[in-house]
Amino acid sequence: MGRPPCCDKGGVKKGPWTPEEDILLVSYIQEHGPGNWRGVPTNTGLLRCSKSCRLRWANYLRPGIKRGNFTEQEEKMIIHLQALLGNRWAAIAAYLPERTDNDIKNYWNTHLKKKLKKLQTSPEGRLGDGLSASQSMTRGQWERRLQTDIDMAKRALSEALSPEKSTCLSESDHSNGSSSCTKPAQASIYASSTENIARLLKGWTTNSRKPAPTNSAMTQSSFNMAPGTDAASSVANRNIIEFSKTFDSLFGLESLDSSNSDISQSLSPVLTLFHDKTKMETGEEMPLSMLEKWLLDEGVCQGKQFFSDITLVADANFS
DNA sequence: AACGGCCGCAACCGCTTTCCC
DNA sequence: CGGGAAAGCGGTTGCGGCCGT
Repeated sequence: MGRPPCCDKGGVKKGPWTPEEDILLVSYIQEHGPGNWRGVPTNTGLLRCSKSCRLRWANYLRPGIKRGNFTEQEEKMIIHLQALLGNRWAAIAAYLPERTDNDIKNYWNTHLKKKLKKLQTSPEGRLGDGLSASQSMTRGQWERRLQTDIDMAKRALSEALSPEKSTCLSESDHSNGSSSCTKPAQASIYASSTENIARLLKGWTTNSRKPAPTNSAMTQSSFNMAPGTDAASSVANRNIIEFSKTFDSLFGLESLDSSNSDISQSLSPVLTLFHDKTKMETGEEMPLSMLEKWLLDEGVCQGKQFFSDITLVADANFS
């Protein structure tokens, strides 16, 4: 069974994209916005299947994509998120808005896997992060620390999400679609990237009619533009930062933050979690709701399920 | 300089999920 | 509600560039 591949039709070009094809695709999306991929080949005259067009856009042409070397912080985030989520590259990419899932997947397969293996085998190895550090303690110690951290994280999250302190993060805002929360300017939706081939078209980012629907929707810097606009959001952001510190401590990310005075630089995965909460307000999916679920859900609030999950993945990764 | 092996990345393939009629 | 089509996603492949011999 199964339907035939969309690219089975004759006359469909495969292989690397040419700059001309890129321009055609970008021009079309500039005018119509991403989506309706089925119509892209016919409307542009591109001899590519719709899938190929979507991938080319998502992985290469989409504005806001950061290319080139991964930073140490990004590396650590990927390692932690991979331990948490497994090979759910799209979910991981949601926490690194400037990176594509394909990029992260490639980087994991080509660099991080080897790096981790190397660190495991070397005597002084073991990453200086929470998971490996926790491996050096007994399981009982690790369990107690985790339980404490989970409690702290839950408290901080509750505060961060409490409606009287933060209307921005309130779930109740989803329905009306018009949050009172200050959102980043539309123009900042696309992170700038001089290397992006989308620059083939000048002024593209400002003329763009529709925001990209995927994980480029918000950047860390654009998220950070919001605080200070009113007292409530300011309190909320403090709570978020406090929670993120607890969360980062939980997953051993403190080393990433302590050395950096710039808050925007110290955004942790959990802050991106709040990006995603904001995303929900705009009707977009919230990846990793599981994190909130285990923090908020009484059924798992003892942390047992999560503990079992994380120890499993930690065992898998470090044994 | 030529060759072969290795590496990294872009793109493809096929399965799953979501959407729409 | 069910089925078909589109979109999303993760695994895999193929090709080009780099490096060592």
